[in-house]
Amino acid sequence: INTSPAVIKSEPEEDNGFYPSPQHIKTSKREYDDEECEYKPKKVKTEHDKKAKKRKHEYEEDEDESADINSYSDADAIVVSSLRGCVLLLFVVIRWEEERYTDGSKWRFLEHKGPVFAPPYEPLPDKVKFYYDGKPMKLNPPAEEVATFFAKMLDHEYTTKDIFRKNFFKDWRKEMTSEEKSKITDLNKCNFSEMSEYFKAQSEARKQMSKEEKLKIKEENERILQEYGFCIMDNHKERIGNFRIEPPGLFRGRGDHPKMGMLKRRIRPEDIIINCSKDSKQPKPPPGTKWKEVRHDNKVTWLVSWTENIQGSIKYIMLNPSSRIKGEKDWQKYETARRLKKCVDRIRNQYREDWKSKEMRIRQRAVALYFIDKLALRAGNEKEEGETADTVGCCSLRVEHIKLYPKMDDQEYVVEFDFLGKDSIRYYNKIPVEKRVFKNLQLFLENKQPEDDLFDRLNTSILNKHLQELMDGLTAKVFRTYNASITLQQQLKELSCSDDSIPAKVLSYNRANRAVAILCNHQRAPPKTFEKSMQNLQTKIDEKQNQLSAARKQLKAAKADHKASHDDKSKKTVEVKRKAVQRIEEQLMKLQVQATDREENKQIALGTSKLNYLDPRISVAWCKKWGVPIEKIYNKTQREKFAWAIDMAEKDYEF
DNA sequence: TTCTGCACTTAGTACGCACGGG
DNA sequence: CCCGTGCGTACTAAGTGCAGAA
Repeated sequence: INTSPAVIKSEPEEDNGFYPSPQHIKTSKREYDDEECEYKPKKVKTEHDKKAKKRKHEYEEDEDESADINSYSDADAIVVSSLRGCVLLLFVVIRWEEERYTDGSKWRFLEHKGPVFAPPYEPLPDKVKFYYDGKPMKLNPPAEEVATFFAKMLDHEYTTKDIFRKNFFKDWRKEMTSEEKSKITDLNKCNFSEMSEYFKAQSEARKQMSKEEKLKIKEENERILQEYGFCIMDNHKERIGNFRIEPPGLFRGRGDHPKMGMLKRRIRPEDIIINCSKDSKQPKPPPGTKWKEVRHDNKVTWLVSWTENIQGSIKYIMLNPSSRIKGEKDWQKYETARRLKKCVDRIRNQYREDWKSKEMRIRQRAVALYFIDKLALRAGNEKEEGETADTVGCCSLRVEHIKLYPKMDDQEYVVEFDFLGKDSIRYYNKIPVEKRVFKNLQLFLENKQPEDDLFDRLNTSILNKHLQELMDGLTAKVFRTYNASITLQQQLKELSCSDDSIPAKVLSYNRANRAVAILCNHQRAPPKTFEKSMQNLQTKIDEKQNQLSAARKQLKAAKADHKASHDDKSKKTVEVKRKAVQRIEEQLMKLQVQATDREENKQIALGTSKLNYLDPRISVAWCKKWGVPIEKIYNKTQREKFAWAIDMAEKDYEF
């Protein structure tokens, strides 16, 4: 039901003026600068184009002569063990893929060993008892297993929550025999504490294991990794992301989830769909079992899938981020964001114009897009009520999520946002908006209840359809990628200083990274030990400071001594003391930098933006430009994921 | 057109282990 | 060498977006 009128009858605004926000003035200026610095990527492109052309040519010849699909594979049968070393090949392959797989297929050959299943349930020893209403009771294994899931979570807050308990109890009862069912009717009369103690003792014992035992387990894990953790996809041996099937347990949703506590059932081979190529060696199901299905669908990238019982959604086993297929997609994502950079001014002018439209749907679309652009909000798909926690994104914002303040302190037209976003993370922000946006928001709010949609004539599908018309491949999430990456680049430019030491440069990088994380609202729970470790660090700093003043005193004394005696020995002492002071100063500075960095990071998670939003070529170029080793910015896993960028980007790369 | 299913990206958290300082 | 702790990694939930069915 649309609460808003479709057409806006009278223009309530007196001004037709154009008020670009400071942010946008800055952006357009920056864009202009950026356009001029494009020569390097172009050069890179030409290089690739040449090879690609050559490759294409060769391929066409193959096709013409024999149409033998194997001829390509033979010519390029190079198993890439290190992606990094073979980037030129990678490019060729990528260019080739683009031209080759116009039909949307993702691979030609795929072979793997299937998933690793969760270990079977081991019943509790008889001495570990469950009590109902004070009396010991032996449960049959299925009911006992589900009981252990609850027992293992006893220390967690959510086992006290009503919904969790209700959902758990309902699902638990399904596993009971009719006898157990009739006896166990009240969760409050259940005593799991002996079971809980048993598991605590078990995990304690695991910690206390000898070195040899631990090594043995490690080796076994490594063996499983080697056997099941890799697959062959089109001549590459690739690492699989998640080759273990999720074990059964109690569902833990995030936030206020209506399904928390439900039983996540055990996945059996009969639930599993295998995807691989026809000509590959198919994975074998465990003895005495069958797969649900084996299919050969090369239009998708997953190797294994099953349907999960909580939401009824499909889960997949896919490749690691270091794989060709993921890296290529990632690269593509940033290229789309870079194309947005080229036309973002036009799009911004467009939505500003649309704020004045006669049609309500267009105004709503334009204001929503403004939020997505300016505040990096997510699109906000509709969700099924009662199936998930009540969270929203831009298009699904409700009246209750914003407050309008015509005046606040010394600012005008302030909008206050307060809502739960993805993962039930709170988004809270107060921002001044342009008058026209403000007036539009007032209009959208007219005659609505708090629980009504703010944008009642808009959804993500309408918005994305519009975006698609503005630029090929443009969707709402591209704005997040674009704004994140451009912010990093601009912040790095602003913060970096050639005189800085490497740690200071890394701090600048982290600060730039942090600006993005704040923009994208990437939060984390403050580490449990945060206060304490902060105190420890402060103590260290204090100690260092004392050390420094002591060292300075000694230096002064040595200088005085030297002035008096003018001998070689005293001169040496002065030098030694000077060096000592210098060393301590450096150490102190390092500590202080560390403290600042950590304090500023208390509730901000940098990882998500680094991994998903920041064009890695910006970081690589920055490292090259300022002589910072890439290892200071990316750990090993990240370097593997971004191998394509590490080899591609030169120091003057511009996003 | 709207709805639903599917595939894939993005997200925070728990946990274990390597590493650095005392 | 031991201990605490902070980082890396595994895990899996929760988003986005598109295509095809209804």
